[in-house]
Amino acid sequence: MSPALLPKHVATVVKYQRDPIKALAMFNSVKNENGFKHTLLTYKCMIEKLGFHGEFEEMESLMSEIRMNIDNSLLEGVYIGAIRNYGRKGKVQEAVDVFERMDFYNCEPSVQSYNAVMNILVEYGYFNQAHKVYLRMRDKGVIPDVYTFTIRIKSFCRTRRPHVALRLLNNMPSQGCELNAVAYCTVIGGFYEENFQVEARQLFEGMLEQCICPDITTFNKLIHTLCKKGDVQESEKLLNKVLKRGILPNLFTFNIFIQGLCKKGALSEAVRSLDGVRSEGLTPDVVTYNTLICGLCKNFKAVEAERYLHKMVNDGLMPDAFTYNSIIDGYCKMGMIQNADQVLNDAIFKGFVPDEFTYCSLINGLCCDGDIDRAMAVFNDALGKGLKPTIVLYNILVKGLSQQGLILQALQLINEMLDHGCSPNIWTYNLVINGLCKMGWNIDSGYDFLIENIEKGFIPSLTTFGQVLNCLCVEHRVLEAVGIIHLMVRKDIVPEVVNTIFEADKKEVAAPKIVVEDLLKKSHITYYAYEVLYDGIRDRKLHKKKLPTRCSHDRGTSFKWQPVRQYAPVASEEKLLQHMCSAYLKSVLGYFFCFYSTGKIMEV
DNA sequence: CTAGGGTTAG
Repeated sequence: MSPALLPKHVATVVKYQRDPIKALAMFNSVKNENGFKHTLLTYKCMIEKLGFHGEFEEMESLMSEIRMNIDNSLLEGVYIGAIRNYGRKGKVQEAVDVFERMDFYNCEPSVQSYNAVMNILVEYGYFNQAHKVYLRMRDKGVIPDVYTFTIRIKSFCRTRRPHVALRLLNNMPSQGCELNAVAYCTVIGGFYEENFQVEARQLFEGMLEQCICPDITTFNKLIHTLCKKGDVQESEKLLNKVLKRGILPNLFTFNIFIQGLCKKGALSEAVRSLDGVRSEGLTPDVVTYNTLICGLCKNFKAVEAERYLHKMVNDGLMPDAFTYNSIIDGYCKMGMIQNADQVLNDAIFKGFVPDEFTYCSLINGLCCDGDIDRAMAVFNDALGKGLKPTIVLYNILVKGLSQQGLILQALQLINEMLDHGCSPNIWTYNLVINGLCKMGWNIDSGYDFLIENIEKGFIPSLTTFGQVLNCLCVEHRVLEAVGIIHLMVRKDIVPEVVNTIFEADKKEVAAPKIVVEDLLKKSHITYYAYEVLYDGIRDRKLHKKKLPTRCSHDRGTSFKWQPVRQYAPVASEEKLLQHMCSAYLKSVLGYFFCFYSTGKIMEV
């Protein structure tokens, strides 16, 4: 007599089988075993597995099956799992559909289901819809719990309203909901995000005074918001406070700190914390190395990054796509294409398959190098190897072509991308316009536009600054370009770190440099423009010289894009040009709603 | 099971 096959055995096998389709085959085959019947547990494991791996068709058909075999009122957990997995893959509509159908299938959603769907809506920025779900939940008499509150708090923080989030937090006790560290830290993070340091610190203190202390996971999330901005100092202050309460940092904590140190350019410190990890009894992992390597590369230290690549291999860690792509990108951004090639070839030899990121970096590097022919060749080669081109990759090429003055080829490529089902976006248009500026067709109106708006108190986006600066640098109009940098400093359009310099004279010298470096880091300006500007801001003759103004003519026409063409465009091109013109005007309107690295919201 | 943890691209 063979031992009976139990549901828990089937569930275990489903869980540990890596391949979801193989798991499903096994799941189906045991239906024929004598006396075996699937239970809620086995169905749930199988549905979860399929959903986790994005096998949604199979998941849906199994959900139909479970409805026929299991009491429908018991299926909420299954639906929540499906909602979450749809959410993980960005399929928001599908997640909502599952939720909407629940009570049709005799499964009354509880607060957990409402929370699950609200959370996905908030995560993907559908704040109004999330609020509607909340109102419906109240309407149905479902009582919100601490998760509901935290999700709503998050929604307020994401919409840059931390003070509203705080009010909601303070209302929780009166609604019978106890505060916890996650709710607190969500609000605190919201304050930091918007640079309300004082409020954030106060609330953190207040939380500890209530004897509510975050666990390491919650704490890590909080300092991550700080470190992403490069504010390691504040993170350290917070860390010291929780250390006293017996919280121990883990590898995540260190990795977050390394990211922050790189972000603020403290590279030697970042490198040193690698040893710090070990002295805490922890072992650096691939992410630790990748974070460091990526940080070095972003700071134009790809050679050193490559040394760490070898070090991680010596440590017995396997470099992954992330590692290689970071270094390749780093070399390309420095114009060291040969080194990038070398790293790529070594990687391929070790079995690495170049992906979209790799090609983006490489093609971008070649374009910046002026080697548009090889860039196109690599692109076509990648297409031949089955790479699915994306809007990003197209934009890189459009940029490359435009910058070479090959506007017609750029337009041709935009036509091709339309054929490939890729729609041009605002970047695409700006890139072509940028190319036109470079050819001297429209730089003056771009410049006027920028200066005029600043004088009126509107602050254009950093992208716009970058475009105009690039154009001016290419034309060697250094005086105007440097003038813009000084204007940015005067108008406080500067990265946060500038405000940590208290001595005025120090600030005056350092701020322009920081602005230029920040523009480069965020890729708003080219490396060439960076060099021109860097020299320019050190030139005493240019320093403080009054900015030339030339905004006397009618603004109504000053930034209209009117390309001069040597010959009549073919019909399809003309249509495209019209389309692009209207899009550009839309983008001009868009400037009024931009927000900036300084965290200010522009008011119209 | 539902809020909260780390690394790349225009």
